[in-house]
Amino acid sequence: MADRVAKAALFDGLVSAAKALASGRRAEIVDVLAQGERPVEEIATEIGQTVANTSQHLQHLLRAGLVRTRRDGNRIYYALADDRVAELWAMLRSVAADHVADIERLATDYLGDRRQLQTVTRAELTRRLRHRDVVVLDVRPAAEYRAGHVAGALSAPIDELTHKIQDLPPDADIIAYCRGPYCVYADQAVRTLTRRGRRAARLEDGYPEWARAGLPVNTLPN
Amino acid sequence: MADRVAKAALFDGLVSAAKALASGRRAEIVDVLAQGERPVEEIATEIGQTVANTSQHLQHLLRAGLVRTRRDGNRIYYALADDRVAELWAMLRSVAADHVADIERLATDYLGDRRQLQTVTRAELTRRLRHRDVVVLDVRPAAEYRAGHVAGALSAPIDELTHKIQDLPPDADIIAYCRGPYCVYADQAVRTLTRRGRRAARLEDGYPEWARAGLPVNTLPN
DNA sequence: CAGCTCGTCAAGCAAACACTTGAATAGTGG
DNA sequence: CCACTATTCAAGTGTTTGCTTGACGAGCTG
Repeated sequence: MADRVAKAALFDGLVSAAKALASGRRAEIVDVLAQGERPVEEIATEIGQTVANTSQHLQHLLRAGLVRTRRDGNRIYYALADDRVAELWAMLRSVAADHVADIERLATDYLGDRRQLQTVTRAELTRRLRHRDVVVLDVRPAAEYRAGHVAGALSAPIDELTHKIQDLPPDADIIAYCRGPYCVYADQAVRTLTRRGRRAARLEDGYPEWARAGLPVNTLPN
Repeated sequence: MADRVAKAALFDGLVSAAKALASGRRAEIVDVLAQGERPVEEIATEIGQTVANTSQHLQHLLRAGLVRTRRDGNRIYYALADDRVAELWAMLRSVAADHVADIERLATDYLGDRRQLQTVTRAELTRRLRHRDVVVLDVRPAAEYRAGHVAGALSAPIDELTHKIQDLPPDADIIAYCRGPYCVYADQAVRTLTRRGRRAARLEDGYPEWARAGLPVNTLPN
């Protein structure tokens, strides 16, 4: 049983990714970084924490190898170490959705009642993009759109959405998407659009899933 | 920013599977349960903890929905809730192997130097089973063999292995497997067998991965 | 039903964790 | 080189976690 110690150490090591993701705040960070790299301060405001605290969470993710850093001037950009981290996060979410009874309640508390909102799968969106009979809106912040978006989507950050509505062809079907299945922006966009008499639906997951599925994407410089 | 609270709660919920797996001990439990259901006391001895402590870990996994229970007489059998839990555990391991620098060292500390040991992939083993030019040994405890094993494998629990060696055709290639990529038994078996002049290799992962890949398996009653 | 086995529960303790605050450091720009 | 910005570090605090011990409860067996 001298092995016990070594076995325990090995298994403690094998779960270090789980330890790193075993905090809602760090999961929020991963969810944001799945959209593209970000400097610390922006991540901090995104997750509603102090910069110092966010920095510590980032260090934790870094030690677990889930993120990497790049320095530019005096800001430090954090990014996911690779796609498998985003995949792990997606898997975690879906296991929780299947097995944890009150995820649904928590989701409704945060997102509101989603049952009225039309959703569209990736396959469906692909098909409709091919037929060009749909307008796709990326309602994430502009920086995330620039870092990568569904090929053919227009940028309409959620807080500029109302100004952009009039530019859209009045009879078009609109599909909005954002960061992932639990991101509020697309829900808000669909509600706003339907309130204004548009036909709108949301993509059932977000940009990272689209990109990871190998579907067509575009990026812009800067 | 009233949303902050609801968002935090949602994300805390979404990571509950990660929280449940964020303990080496609970990961050991999941690794054992991936072989089939087990009563509490056996799990406790398997992971080298007291029954009370093990019971608490199991409750934790239960609350996260990762395991389910079944009562038989006065023992309670725990099992993984479904295959996706085993998949999540496999993904966690492989992310750690990729990103955590000292997994390799920890593995060597526990398993010894593996570099001498021949390994075989699932595809390779499938091929060789088809050609019937190989003997496959399941070196896990007999109960796990009964709960499910690679079709065509013989049961040779590691501590009975030495007695069983003589029954094996002297010139056969032998392939041993056990619980997964970080399980000691197959390594030990290969070392023992080669020390006795047999040609032996280990399957690079274990039974659960074989079964999840949809490859042929057998079970025995009891 | 007495005594046994198996599992859970409750209380207690030390270690780890999440967050705060305030100070330190690296790099930029006048 | 001084002031400024972005990030990290260090110390402090309250909370959570992992483990232990001992008591309790459920269900079998004689």
